[in-house]
Amino acid sequence: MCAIISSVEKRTAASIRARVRAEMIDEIKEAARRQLATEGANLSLRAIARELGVVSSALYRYFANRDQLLTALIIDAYNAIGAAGESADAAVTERLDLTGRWMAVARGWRDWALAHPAEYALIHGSPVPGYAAPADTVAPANRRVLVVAAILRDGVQSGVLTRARTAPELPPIPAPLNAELKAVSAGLGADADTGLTARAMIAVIEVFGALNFEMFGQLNNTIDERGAWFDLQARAMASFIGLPEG
Amino acid sequence: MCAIISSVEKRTAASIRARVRAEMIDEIKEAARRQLATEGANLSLRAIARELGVVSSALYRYFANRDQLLTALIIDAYNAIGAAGESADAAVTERLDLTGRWMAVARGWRDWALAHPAEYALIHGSPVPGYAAPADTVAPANRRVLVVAAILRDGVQSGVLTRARTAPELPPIPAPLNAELKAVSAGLGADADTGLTARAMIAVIEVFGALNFEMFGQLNNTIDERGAWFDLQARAMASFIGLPEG
DNA sequence: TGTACATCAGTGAACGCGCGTTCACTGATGTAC
DNA sequence: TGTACATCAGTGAACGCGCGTTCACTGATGTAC
Repeated sequence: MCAIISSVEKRTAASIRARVRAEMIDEIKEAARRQLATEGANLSLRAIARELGVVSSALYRYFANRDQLLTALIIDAYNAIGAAGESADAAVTERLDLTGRWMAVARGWRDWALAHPAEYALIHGSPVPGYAAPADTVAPANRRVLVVAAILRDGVQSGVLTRARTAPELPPIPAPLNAELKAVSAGLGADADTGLTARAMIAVIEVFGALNFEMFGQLNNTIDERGAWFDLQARAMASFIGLPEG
Repeated sequence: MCAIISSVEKRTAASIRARVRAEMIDEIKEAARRQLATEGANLSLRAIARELGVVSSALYRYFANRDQLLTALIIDAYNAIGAAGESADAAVTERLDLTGRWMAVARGWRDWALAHPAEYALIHGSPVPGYAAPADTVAPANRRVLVVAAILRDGVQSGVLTRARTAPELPPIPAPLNAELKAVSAGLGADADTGLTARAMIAVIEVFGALNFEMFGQLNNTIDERGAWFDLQARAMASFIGLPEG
């Protein structure tokens, strides 16, 4: 905190070293991501080292072990798909066009998934055996959902999304579940009643279910019009949530 | 067809051999399933053989290679979850209680998934790298969806599920997608218009999305009331489809 | 019923390969005075 | 500016282990006559 930098030379030397180090970390992760695509989540450190033209033990300068590299990839993937949703949302100029924003987010997620299938599988597919996700993955994972919470909040606070408008009634919600939904809404800052929260969560789950079906091959020989099918689903979910049309 | 059996002795001898063989195949698959749970889809034939107290090359009497064993497990899993849905449906005596049947099917799937998490992951998780599912998996995979198609058919043909009743309007469906949905409905014998077909598919996708979230750990630290949450989702989807209340 | 032959399950050795991780080390680069 | 020391990246050998698949084989069981 104090004595951050004592001279320009020191700062330059130190930061060069840091930059080179960061670049090496990126190269390792990129090689690992390339491997994910062909080999799945069973990363081989030796193969990564080989690809980088380096001896396998050299990687231990950058990651304590295989699991730590895997964790880094998972965090990156959550952040990347989260950022894809966020920037798609941000590109919608009419901020009160809630359906438009929701559609943008959903398509942003899908575009990212199509562009990065292996990383998508890493975070939405089967858990890696013997790997327990550490706590650092929680915040990045939440980014996917925070964008949706922001849409709800903007809708509620502007009055565009009124209780009356949120037409489709849900079945009665038992008290303990209701309390949990309330906590979710509060935690995300959605400012939504539990019915709206539940409907939005269902919509998000449907959209990721749709992506799983598409990415994991369950649509093969059934639906080829994948973009149209995805749009139809996302749009149906917008009205299921109760978002007003744009 | 002709000369099936020429004497009682022959039949007994041959069928004993066949039965012993079938039992061995079952034991191999069971050991493999146990391994799935701890190691994921990266089956080790040597470990399976070890567990059975047999030399690893002995397994090649029963499966041509590792992929063929994996295929057998996948087919079994599809059949098992399909059967779980079918028998849950069959247990509902009031056949025109469409919502009751839908809920039974959804819960039947979930119960099976909770009891067989590794097999669930095998069919709904990330594709196994380097493994291409052969055509024999298609029919078993369809069993999951055929039950739902039967519910729709029973509803439409009995008049319980009328077009007017299927309230929630979907966004307009582009023609090419509409044609594909028609083909899906026809292929499954659902006897449903494309709107109903699309809503039912969306509901199924939501339910499997919900199962993926639950099975793959995305509900951790968020929702503990998992049974209630699943029921709420499935019930919401029943009314999304337009099924009349029981 | 008895004999000759065919089928089949399982063995054990081998081929050729992979892996994560540790450890003592070299040599370059950066830091402090 | 120059020297002594510390930091750090990367090496190369080793440990101890794993794997799928092939192949020639033994021996038991079943079949045909």
